[in-house]
Amino acid sequence: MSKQGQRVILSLRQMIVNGDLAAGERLREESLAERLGVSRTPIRVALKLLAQEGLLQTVGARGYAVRQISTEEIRNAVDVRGVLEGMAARLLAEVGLTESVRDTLKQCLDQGDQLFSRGAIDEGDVVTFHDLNMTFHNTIIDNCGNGAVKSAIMLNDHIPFASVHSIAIDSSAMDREYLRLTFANVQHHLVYDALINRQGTRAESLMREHANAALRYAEIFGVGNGDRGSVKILRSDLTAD
Amino acid sequence: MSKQGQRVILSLRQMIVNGDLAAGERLREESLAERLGVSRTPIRVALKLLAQEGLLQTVGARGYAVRQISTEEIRNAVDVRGVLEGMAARLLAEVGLTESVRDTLKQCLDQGDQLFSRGAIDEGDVVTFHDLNMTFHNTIIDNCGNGAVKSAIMLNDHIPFASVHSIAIDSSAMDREYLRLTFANVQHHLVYDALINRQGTRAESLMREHANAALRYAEIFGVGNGDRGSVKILRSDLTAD
DNA sequence: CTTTACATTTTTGAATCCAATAACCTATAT
DNA sequence: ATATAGGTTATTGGATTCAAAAATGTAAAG
Repeated sequence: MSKQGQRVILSLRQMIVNGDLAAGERLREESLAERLGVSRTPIRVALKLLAQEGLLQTVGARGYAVRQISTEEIRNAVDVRGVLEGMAARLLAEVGLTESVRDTLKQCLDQGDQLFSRGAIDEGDVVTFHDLNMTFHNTIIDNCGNGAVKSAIMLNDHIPFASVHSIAIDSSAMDREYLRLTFANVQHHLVYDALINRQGTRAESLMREHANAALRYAEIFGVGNGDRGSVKILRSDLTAD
Repeated sequence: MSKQGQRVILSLRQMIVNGDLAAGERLREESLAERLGVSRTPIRVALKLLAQEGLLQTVGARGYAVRQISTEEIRNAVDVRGVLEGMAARLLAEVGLTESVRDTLKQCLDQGDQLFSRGAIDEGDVVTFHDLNMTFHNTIIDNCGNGAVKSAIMLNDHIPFASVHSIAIDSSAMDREYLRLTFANVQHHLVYDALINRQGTRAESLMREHANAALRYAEIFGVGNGDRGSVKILRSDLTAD
């Protein structure tokens, strides 16, 4: 896969993710080729790969549109991620933490604690916690010793909003966001405790539940109901290499 | 995707699965195009898709070889499948069985019982049980109400031998095969019992353990150590549409 | 008004050619 | 013997063209 080929895939992914290509929108090789300033050939390759990746759906006998994903599909994918991340935590508890893994996780916890230590948060804090959250999750997944789990999580993460990479920030409900995120931070503590104590089943259950922190907890804590202007979706997935 | 395009992908998959294209073998567009009697274009598409599917690995800066898969990778994938199939069983127990799902599962059980009722089995019986096993598993997965689970299982199944679709038959150890398969059939009964009694956690645990029936149980029961001529690998996956 | 048939347009798929790049080989210098 | 440089070959990637197939539009019939 050449540089240009990869750039085309990345660009199309980005356009899908940031809404330049809207859900349900019909994609035509020729217009995309014009838009990206290349011939149809790399577009055709990219469309097939993105379709296989799950970002596109076929239209009629041939051709693609940006895949429309229902709320139910997102929830289903979040559940699958919970189960897989739970498995990763269990495996890590079983094999035990190296010094360096332990340090990384501990650092996430400490920085999370510090973030919440003043009793309130702003948008920047949400983003910071989001990064810590990603590091915490990825450290567990990357060190659990089972590459098939990581693959399965990555493939499942192609459902937008199901992954740990997405956050929504509702600036009109920061007090409730504070509550939600401090709870999630405590969950991290509990997972860590289970890990260092080699409690695989406990780690699995905790981590499985923790997958609900983004969507379900947002609902439960009444986050994300602010007007359009106060809700920001940040996406850092799918556009990475 | 045209008929020819799909045929090319299927053919290449088949050749990978049945060993015509050996693990580690370098694949060249031109020679494959000649071999399949098409131009390079559909081969190029197919290679990229099969690579994304996990069947091929990249070689150097470009080009592909048939992916070499270690025993550990297979084991890891079996574990992931166990966790995902366990999840499917739990979900099905939670939503409950329709009449028709119940009938299908019961039928598998009855036919399994009948198969083992004479106290010994032959190769044909192994194949028959294999089909029943597949139907049992697929019925649970297809009716668990979470499409993301099914997707994750299908994607994980691209690791050869990790899926429920593969069986090995060691004709030199049919008494031990009998033992292994009757045990697996009892496991089916227990899963069914958990399902109809809405016992989600039980169903999940049973189904998770059951994923080990093919590989680990074969080891434990000393199956598959016969000489080359007495071990047949049957594959019904990856060549289906 | 609906359905069917036919013609036209649009879009994708395949083939072919050319370009780019990586891999390999050989010769030379250290 | 090893490393480097240069040349050649092999292979993939992109562009273009032509073909095939699907989608769309229009007219006619019921």
